[in-house]
Amino acid sequence: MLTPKQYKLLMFINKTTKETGCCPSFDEMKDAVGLKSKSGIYALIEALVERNFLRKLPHKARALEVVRLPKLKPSAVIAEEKKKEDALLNAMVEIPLYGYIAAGTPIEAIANENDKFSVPYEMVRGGQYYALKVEGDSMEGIGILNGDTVIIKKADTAQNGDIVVALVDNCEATLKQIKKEGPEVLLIPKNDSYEVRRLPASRVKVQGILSSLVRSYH
Amino acid sequence: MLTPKQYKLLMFINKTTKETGCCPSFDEMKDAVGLKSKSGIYALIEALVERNFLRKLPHKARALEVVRLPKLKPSAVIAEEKKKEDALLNAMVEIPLYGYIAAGTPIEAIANENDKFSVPYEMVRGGQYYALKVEGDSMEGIGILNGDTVIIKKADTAQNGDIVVALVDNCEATLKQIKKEGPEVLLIPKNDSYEVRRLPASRVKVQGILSSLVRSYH
DNA sequence: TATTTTTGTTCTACTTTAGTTCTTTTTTGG
DNA sequence: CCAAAAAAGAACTAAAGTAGAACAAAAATA
Repeated sequence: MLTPKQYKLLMFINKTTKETGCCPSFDEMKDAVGLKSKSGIYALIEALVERNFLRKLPHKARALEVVRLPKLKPSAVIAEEKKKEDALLNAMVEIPLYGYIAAGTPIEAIANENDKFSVPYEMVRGGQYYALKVEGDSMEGIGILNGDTVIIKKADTAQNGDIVVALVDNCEATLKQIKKEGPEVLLIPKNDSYEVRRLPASRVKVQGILSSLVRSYH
Repeated sequence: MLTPKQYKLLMFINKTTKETGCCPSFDEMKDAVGLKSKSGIYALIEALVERNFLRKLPHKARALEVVRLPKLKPSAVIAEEKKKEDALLNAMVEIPLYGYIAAGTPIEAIANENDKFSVPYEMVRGGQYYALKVEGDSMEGIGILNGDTVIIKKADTAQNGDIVVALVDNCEATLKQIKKEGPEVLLIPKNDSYEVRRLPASRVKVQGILSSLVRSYH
């Protein structure tokens, strides 16, 4: 029957003519099929014409017509589609993106947004996670920059030295390193321009522990 | 099938004959399609007749007949399919993880590994990408730490100020900010303990541009 | 019917887009 | 490792698109 490339091309031609009413050009086809040169498209089309899946007017632009479609998919195409589906089901996980973390609002107050952030499944295995955009430079010293997205594992306790989302007085959420000292808690920024805050433990609530970080350039 | 102009004209002819009961003149068509001369319309009509979408009585005014129209998918179906595609856009894709970038080996020498790294599709749309583990602290100043994974877009040229994977003398690959100064290239680390390297452009090959960064905190 | 107006046809010239052909390079499978 | 197939790339040729003008045939109308 057809080779995977032939199949892919035929389906593409069929799809675009049915959707737009006009036939794609060789250049458009080469992009769709993933080739870098039109000459490959030419060969594929010759093959499809020979096998009577296409009809063409030679030397005319965009003058192809689909005669028939194959009843069988090449197994390589089936495999590829299955792989994509698996990727869809397994690898992708969406976690809520709660907005910016800075001074001000506690996380849960803005938890009703439905922004989502997609992360690899491995990054959020075993636990509940959410994402936050970092605002400000108070953690610059350990490579957490303004605009980064941090992925936080929900937790209400943390170990000394963990980077946590800490809610102070039920109204202000920040990302800081935490350290317990007896009845008090230290919230330690990682930037010399900021002061360590020392608070009674009762005023600080841990809302999660930093699990990973994603940054986009440009 | 048809070229975009042919399609547009055919649809116009079909629409106006259905609405007004008579066929538009060449002048009306040229205005509708956006041409300044009737001769183009003539050519388009000849093509449509050849492809058996129109029938005409030669030398008669307004004597065209639409034989058939390209059969399109209902737009509802197209919308449905687009939705499915969007779902795939949210899927994860795997890109090759080429190992550590530091001093020593060029990237391509270790490209035969089959480690993979999963990232959201949005992060790697339009281009070829690969992932590298960062080794060393030479870029600490802009928040790129030892052990981070960087996602690199393949490219062989870069703009001043881009963070790039640079291959020096075909044997040593590093992640640095790049700056061109006439015949020379500066490779700028972001850590005061490291020196800027100034090299003739011929010794430096760009292998990719930093696109995003992922960090895991155990 | 004669005349005017509308409309279609033809031609030339030029630019852009698209298809074809061929050679070289890369990839693949035995 | 080699041969065959696939792909890339460049060069080339043809068609499509654009415009303008001139003209011929048909339609309108006086």
